[in-house]
Amino acid sequence: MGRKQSYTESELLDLTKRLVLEHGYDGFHLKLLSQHLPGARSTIYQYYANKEEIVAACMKRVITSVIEKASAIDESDTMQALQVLLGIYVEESKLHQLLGDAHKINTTNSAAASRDLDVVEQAHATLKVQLTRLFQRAQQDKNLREDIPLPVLIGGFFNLINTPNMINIPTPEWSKLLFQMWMGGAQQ
Amino acid sequence: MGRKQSYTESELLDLTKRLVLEHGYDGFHLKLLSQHLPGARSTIYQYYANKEEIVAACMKRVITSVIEKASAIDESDTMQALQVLLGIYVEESKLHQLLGDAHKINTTNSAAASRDLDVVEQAHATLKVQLTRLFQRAQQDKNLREDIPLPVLIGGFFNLINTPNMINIPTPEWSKLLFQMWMGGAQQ
DNA sequence: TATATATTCGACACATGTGTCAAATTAATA
DNA sequence: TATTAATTTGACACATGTGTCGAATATATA
Repeated sequence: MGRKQSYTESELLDLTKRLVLEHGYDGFHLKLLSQHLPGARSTIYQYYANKEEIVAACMKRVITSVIEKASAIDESDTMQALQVLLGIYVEESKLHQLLGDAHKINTTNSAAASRDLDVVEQAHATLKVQLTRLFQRAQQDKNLREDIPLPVLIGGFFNLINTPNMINIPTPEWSKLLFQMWMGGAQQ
Repeated sequence: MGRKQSYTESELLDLTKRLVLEHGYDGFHLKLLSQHLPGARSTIYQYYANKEEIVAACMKRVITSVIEKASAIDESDTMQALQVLLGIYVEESKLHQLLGDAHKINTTNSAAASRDLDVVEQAHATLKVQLTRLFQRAQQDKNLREDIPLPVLIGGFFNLINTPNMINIPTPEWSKLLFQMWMGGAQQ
């Protein structure tokens, strides 16, 4: 019994992601959120206590889905695994930008937000461990040039995800192109 | 005669740049700005009429300085010119992020902001022309691989500027490393 | 149809940011 | 030192966002 909810928590978090990416953490607020949802602003407080909790929950949700995909990768072929991993990152290319605002969230007034951000940090570390493991293997297998420091190669790899897809090809082929460029270089 | 100004327009714009990068365009406001300046918030209105004009003037100032450096490049050696250009972009690596907020500025209430943003757009186009010219030459000179579309190579080059300098080496050497990686690739 | 209850709604008190203006302050010069 | 003018200041009216709460609404079930 009782009344039907006019939107789900999932819809709320999806919308939050879009709006935080569009306006930045500081530019995001609950009135803005409510203007893109059916119903009154005060209804949002049925789902979360404040902006901090909403954004923290949103970040946790996004990074958790990436962790799930990344941990399912077959790592038996190192370079193949790196290419697949890049594909996952490119698919969620806004992840980095979104998480960049995590430090702005004031957690002093919300235990829930604090807990969610701990999960985010944990997940971030897990992804870093995987990336480091793959790169160390690639180096041991003599797959990487040695005249450029490993952190630079890793930074360059990771930064690929931000490359705007100007020629607008589907994500899988796009990530393959980026990987090729990163591996072989631009020079003929 | 009269009283001395307590800060210069330059100081105001430098601070604006820092704060817009830190908080995003939406998170930036005049009270925040005044809290990082000596004196009262209302003093700011002696310099500019509102937030829109301040940020537009700030963007114009930054991109103008980049244009000056970029137009002084000796383009006789194409690949050398590209490396120097990358150095300039890396030096002002926040430029891209800063200008990304340009479309958010509401120019309907300020002719001054509108004029400044026109200059920004013009400068942006000028930089793009130079980059395209250099890349077309590099391609004609058979300096670039042909199995990857030119826009992808350009996008990859331009995206290098966002690579975080984790090993914290001085900018000139850093940009050289990035250029090497972009040219030769990560693979041995 | 009547009842129980989950959900929504809108108004209220509060907090923060904006733009203006007359009065106060400061510094050069007569 | 007195005058003049550029600059600063703080208060005011207004605008926008926040979190809460009692009343109103909708829906499953008896």
